[in-house]
Amino acid sequence: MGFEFAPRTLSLLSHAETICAGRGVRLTDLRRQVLGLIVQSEAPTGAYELLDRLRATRHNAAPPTIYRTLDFLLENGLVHRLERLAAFVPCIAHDHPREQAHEPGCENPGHAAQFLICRRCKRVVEIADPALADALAEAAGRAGFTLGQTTIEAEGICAACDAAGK
Amino acid sequence: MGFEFAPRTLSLLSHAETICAGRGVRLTDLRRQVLGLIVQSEAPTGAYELLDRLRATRHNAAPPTIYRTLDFLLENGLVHRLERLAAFVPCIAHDHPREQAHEPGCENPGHAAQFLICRRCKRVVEIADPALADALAEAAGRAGFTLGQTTIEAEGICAACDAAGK
DNA sequence: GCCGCGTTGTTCCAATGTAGCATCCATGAC
DNA sequence: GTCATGGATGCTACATTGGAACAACGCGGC
Repeated sequence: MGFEFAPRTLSLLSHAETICAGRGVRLTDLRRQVLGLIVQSEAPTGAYELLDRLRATRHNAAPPTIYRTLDFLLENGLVHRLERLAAFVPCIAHDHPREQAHEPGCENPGHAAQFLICRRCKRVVEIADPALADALAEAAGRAGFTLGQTTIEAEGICAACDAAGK
Repeated sequence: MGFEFAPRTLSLLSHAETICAGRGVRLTDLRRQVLGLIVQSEAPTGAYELLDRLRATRHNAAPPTIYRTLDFLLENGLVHRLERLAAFVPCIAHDHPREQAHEPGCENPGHAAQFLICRRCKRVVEIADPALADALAEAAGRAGFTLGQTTIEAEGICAACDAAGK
């Protein structure tokens, strides 16, 4: 390896290392580097922007390079994809290292998360509100629906921008 | 006009006519026809599939034709876009013709809705659960976030498929 | 060594969405 | 009726996002 990362990035990367080791999958240089790029970003980042940044050090990266790597990171719950933006953010739920119970046959390895996307500064807040997840589960249940993966995203104005910008 | 539509389609279309009249916008032949195509579909429909179907009667339709029309239908709350599928479904909330309170400056003319997407039959159930919307509003409020448009979509297995397919 | 399989490289292509400008047409003023 | 206006549509080209298929590499165990 040998890439220059900030402390917070290194912390999340070492956590990712632990996750991957526990799952028996390999966090290769490429995957670590892409995860680093995502963690370093202030705002959600598109696949092709990640590809451009990746090419600074990996000259021959192509679209499949970045998409396969993103698939890996998504499958292992290390990043999230924001559907409204077609962009990616790191999963920060590991900051609270309470592990997920992992029943077999569950095709959703990541935790359920919700996102607040500021339309002004473009930053994203990841929340993990059990009441919200429960409300969706209950509504689905009333409709006789067996729940798989869920997408909860809201666009709006974050507290900082609300205070700053009039 | 003069297109052949089923009764349910005609009902939603006439309702759309009312909505547009109330808002002072024009439900043209093109817009009515595209809305009809969406309402007739059993499952969410992509923009390019709608374009193909539209070309059966409107030979010179091009991508901007369908996207501009979809923008109109979205802005006026007549259809929804499913982010996970990049596909469109009719808005059926008008079946309960309780009108939305419409404060000025609100950039979200449509109602907040939630969607359950069956991965087996590809059909979609639109729900409008106030408890769910409230839970999201409350979680956003706790984060100091001013809420705009929201996206709540879940993938899973619908009741019919769960009963039928073992 | 060398085999096997996961990972990566490489090319091409599919699907989705938009910019910009020309043209048409319904509507209202006169 | 005529004309001006602004919204709606036609049309070309392009941008963005994502994936299929196959070759080549490389680390593991044997």
